[in-house]
Amino acid sequence: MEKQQTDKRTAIMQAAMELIAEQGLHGTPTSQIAQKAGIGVGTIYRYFKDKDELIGAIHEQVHGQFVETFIENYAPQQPVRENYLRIFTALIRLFIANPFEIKFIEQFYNSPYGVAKKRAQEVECEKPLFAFFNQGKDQQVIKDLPFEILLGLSLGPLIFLARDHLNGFVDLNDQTIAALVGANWDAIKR
Amino acid sequence: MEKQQTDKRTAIMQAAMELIAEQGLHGTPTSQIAQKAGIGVGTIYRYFKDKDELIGAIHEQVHGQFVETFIENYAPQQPVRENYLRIFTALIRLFIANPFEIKFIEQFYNSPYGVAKKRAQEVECEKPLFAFFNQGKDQQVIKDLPFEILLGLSLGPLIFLARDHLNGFVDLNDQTIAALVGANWDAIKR
DNA sequence: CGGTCCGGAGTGAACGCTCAGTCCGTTATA
DNA sequence: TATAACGGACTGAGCGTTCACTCCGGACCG
Repeated sequence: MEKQQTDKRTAIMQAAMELIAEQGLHGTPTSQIAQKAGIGVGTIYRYFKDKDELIGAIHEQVHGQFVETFIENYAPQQPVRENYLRIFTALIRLFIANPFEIKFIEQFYNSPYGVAKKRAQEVECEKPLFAFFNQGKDQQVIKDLPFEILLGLSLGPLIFLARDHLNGFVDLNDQTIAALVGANWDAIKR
Repeated sequence: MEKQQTDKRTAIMQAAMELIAEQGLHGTPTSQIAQKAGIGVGTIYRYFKDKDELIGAIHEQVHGQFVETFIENYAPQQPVRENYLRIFTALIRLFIANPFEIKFIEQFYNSPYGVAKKRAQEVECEKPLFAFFNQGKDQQVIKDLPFEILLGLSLGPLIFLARDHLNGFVDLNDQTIAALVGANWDAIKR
C-alpha cells in the first residue's frame, strides 16, 4: 500500500509540526509525536533517518507553501503597489490561517541549525521577492534601500503581529489587515 | 565578602545569557553555564532556586534595560516625530550593541513559558509606549490604528533586522539605521 | 598570641529521569 | 507461507538537581 505509506508519513509530519509549534524543537519528544500520529515510535524511523531529517522535511514543506503563495499572487505586468498589497495581504492571511505552520517556522529559525539552513537557502529562495523589489526601485515607486531592509520592513510587522494574533494579544480582521498592509506600503514607498 | 557573592551571581547570569542566546533554552546545560562562569555546578543553586528562576532573573534584567532606554529617550514636551525617531533609533542601537541580550529575549519569548510571562506583564510594562502612541493619535500625527498594530509596525522591522544584522545577513550602520527608522515613521504617520 | 573551632560558600560525583534512536517479536499483506 | 510494515520495550547518553563533603576566614578560648 503506497497510499498508507504516504498517509503515515504525512501524519508524522503533521503531528510533529503541531507539537513543535506549541512546545518547541527540544520540547517535543519522539514518543509524543508517535502518540499523536497514532503510530509506534519506531515507525518514525522508517520514514525519516532521524529527528533532524523529519524537522528538515517539515520546514521544506512549510517554506514551499509560503513561496507558492507569493508566486500565485505576483502579476509582473500589474503596478507595483497593487502587487505589493495583494501579495502581503495574502501572506498574512496565510500566516494566521495556518497557525501551526508559522509557529513552527519561528521555532525553526530560532534554533541553532535554523540559522545555518537560512544562510544556505536564502539567496536562492528569495529571488522572486528580490526581483519584485528591484522592479519597484527601478520604477522609482519604492525607496532606494537595500533589499534586506525592504524585506525587514515588510515581513517584520507581519510576523510580529501574526504571532500576537495567534497568542490572542490582538485581533487581525479584514479591516486591520488592510490597514496594516497599507501602512507597510507607506513605509517602503517613495 | 559580599562583593564576591554579587560577582558570582552576575557571572552566572552573564554566562547563562550568552550561552542561551546562541544555543537556546533547552540547548544549554547547567554544566556548561557553570564551566563558562568558572564555578561549580552546585553553586548555581546557591543563588537560584532552579534553572527557571535563573532564566526569569535574566529576562527581568534585560527587559529592564529596554524599558530604561525608552524612558531615557522620551521627552514628552517635544514633537511626537522627534521623539519617535530618537526612541527607536536608540532602541535598534541598543539591540545591535547588545547581541546576547536581544538573542536571549527572542529565545525567551519563543519558549512556552515566555508567552505566559508576556501575557502577565505586557499590560504593565508597555504603558509608557502606549501613552506615547496615544499622544500621537490625539495630535493626529499618527494613524488611528490599535496600539498593538502600531507596536508591530515599529518593533517588527527592528527585531527582524537586528537579528539579520547579528547573523551577518545585512549591515546596519548609521545611514541605514536612519533610513530604517525614517521608513518606520512613514508607516505609522498619518 | 597561638591554637582550636566553626559557619557557610563552594564543589562535583551521583541520582532519578527523559530523551533519541534501536531491535526484534508481532501483525498485515500478497 | 514468505515478505514487508509496524509497534513499543529497551538502551545508553545526557539532562537538572541534590547532597555529603572540602575549604577557609574569622571568633573564641587558654
